[in-house]
Amino acid sequence: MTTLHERIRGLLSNATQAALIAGVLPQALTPREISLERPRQASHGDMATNLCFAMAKAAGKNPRALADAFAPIVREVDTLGWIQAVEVAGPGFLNLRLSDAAWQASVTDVLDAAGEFGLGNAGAQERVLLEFVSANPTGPMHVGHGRGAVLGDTLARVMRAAGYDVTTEYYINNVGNQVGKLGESVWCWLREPQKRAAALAIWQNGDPVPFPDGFPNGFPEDGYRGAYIGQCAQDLADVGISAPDIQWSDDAAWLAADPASITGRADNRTITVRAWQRQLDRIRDDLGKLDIRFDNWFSERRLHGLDPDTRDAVHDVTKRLLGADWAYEDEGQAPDDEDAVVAGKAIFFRGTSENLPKPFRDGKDRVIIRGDGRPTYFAADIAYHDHKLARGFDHLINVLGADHHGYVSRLKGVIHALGDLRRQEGDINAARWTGDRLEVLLVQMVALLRDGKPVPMGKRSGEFVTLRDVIDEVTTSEPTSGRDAVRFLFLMRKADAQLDFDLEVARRTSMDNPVYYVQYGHARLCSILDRAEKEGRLPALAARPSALALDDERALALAIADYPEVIVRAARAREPHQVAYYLTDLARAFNGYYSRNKHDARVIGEDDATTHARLQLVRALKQVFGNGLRLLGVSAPERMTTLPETDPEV
RNA sequence: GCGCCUGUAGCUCAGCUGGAUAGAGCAUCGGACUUCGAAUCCGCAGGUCGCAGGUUCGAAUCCUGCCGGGCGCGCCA
Repeated sequence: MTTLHERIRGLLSNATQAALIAGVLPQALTPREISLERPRQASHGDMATNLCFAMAKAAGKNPRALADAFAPIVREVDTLGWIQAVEVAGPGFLNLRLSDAAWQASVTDVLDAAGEFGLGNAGAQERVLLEFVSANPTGPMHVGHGRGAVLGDTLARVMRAAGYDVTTEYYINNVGNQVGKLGESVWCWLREPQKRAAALAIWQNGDPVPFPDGFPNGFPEDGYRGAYIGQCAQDLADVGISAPDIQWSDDAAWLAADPASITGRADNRTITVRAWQRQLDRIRDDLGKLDIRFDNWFSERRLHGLDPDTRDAVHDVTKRLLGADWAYEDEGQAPDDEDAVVAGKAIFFRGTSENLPKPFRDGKDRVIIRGDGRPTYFAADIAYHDHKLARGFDHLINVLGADHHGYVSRLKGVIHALGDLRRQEGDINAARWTGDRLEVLLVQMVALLRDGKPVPMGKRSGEFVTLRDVIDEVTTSEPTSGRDAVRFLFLMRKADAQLDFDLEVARRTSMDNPVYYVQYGHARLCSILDRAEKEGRLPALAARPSALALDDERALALAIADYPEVIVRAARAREPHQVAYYLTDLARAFNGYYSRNKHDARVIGEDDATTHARLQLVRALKQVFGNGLRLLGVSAPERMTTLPETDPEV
């Protein structure tokens, strides 16, 4: 695939070589090094480059003088006649006006490449591990998880399109206190079938069950109280699992249980495993509704040696850190809880070490192994990220909720320390363990609104709005509409800005709902093509659109040529929202073109040459919308069904 | 207190990583359907880019200091 931008960059690169020989420039530039912009103002041409600014210092001339000398050379090397005019403007810009043949070629570029239009290799197949969601399997996904999920999944798609070798991964947090609490909560409900039945009946009506009266005896104060826990217990009971043990033992989450065994006597451990597995299944379902699938599901249990054929990497790496003096044993500060017995000395990671580069330094040394010997979440994360790099990835990206940002420098520090550790151990690959291999994208919160008013989301009350609820609520007559709206609207903000998600707007079928607007554009293009086909007016797929002449058409042809550039930019910046914005802009441009010309210059008209050229443009636009929407995981309908208008006055 | 994010039109936000006269959508107002989708389009109006310095040909963008908003700083995850 060759793109318009590549051709122009190539041309300018040739010109810099010619200029070098002519003594005008001190050096030549490769196409990659040439920045090419699309000026907003039409008077500034179709494309502009500021390369004379960049070269001015080395040339010892001012940019304007350089541009004056360079412009004629550009004209000279343009033997194929792509450029109609080269103009020196402002303090040294080079404004290019493209010839008709040049901008028209972008239409054929799209039709030639079809579904592959926009794919490139800017990422040079760099191996990237992209970890996202990784929500604890202790409950349903909420809206915030959904945003991270959509961002991560779309980023993977965009980066792949830009030529990165991306592997997506979900880290299953299936070890530790939270999972233990889940197991214990489910275990309690399993033990009291009558109370469970009663509670489920109340929950069915949407009412909360009072705590502790409506709950089983001995239900932990800090247990999970949502209705889904009771339902989870019921589901386990339905497949014949009971809770025979009289006592709950807190070690249930820490000890091995074979997740594969389906039958047999259920003890605390297998109940815990079953419980998180079931929650994980629901998470998988929710993600499926958004068309999100992972390459890997990485179990934390394997890092502790709890899964079959795994060893305890957590304690292993801890030992090595101790040996290299990156960790130390200490009393540290006792837990706040006065009843707690400090069993022994805890092990701390030297996150504050002077040997760490400042950006990777923590404010405090953190515990990795508790006084009682149990590892913290942080310890597992150390082993996990060591494992990630050991698998050979060049680059790691983690998508995290913004409330985890305190974690970032700590984790980078760990990777740096692991690099140092490996150097000490004589590992020839040690150089790959550096803090800057890890990149963390922080996703800000989602505020749910309904018609402009905030939807209350009290996590404490146990009645927070789940992702599933939101998808269901914004689903209209089209089965994919919920997914489409959620995905697109989550991408309408960059990750580090808070996002307002209005349930009412998401259902709306007008311009203030961007997903509808873009899909409408696509459907409209389809209907034009349908019409043309019925009338037998469709040109050959390879037909040259040489009869395109309107300014609107030039603008549209140039706009579709931007698509591959947008993908590269979005991938490099890790900002999928740029693609969403591009598509809404393109939809606006097309709808404007259509409406402005519906009387005087309709697509399907008298003249065959013009009709054919416009149909080629329509085809190309449809292709770009299709490719772009697929990249975002949003459907591109051929027609839009009408949503019955709900009458507010009734 | 320390650290991260953020501050752009009345509202919600873009702004191509330093480029030319800062742009969209809502909302207000005024226009446009006999045709391939009016679920659309066109126009008017709206700005000290939080404030003050600095860096340079050039700053909404980079550096410093204030001010306002959000979030983190656990032997939780």
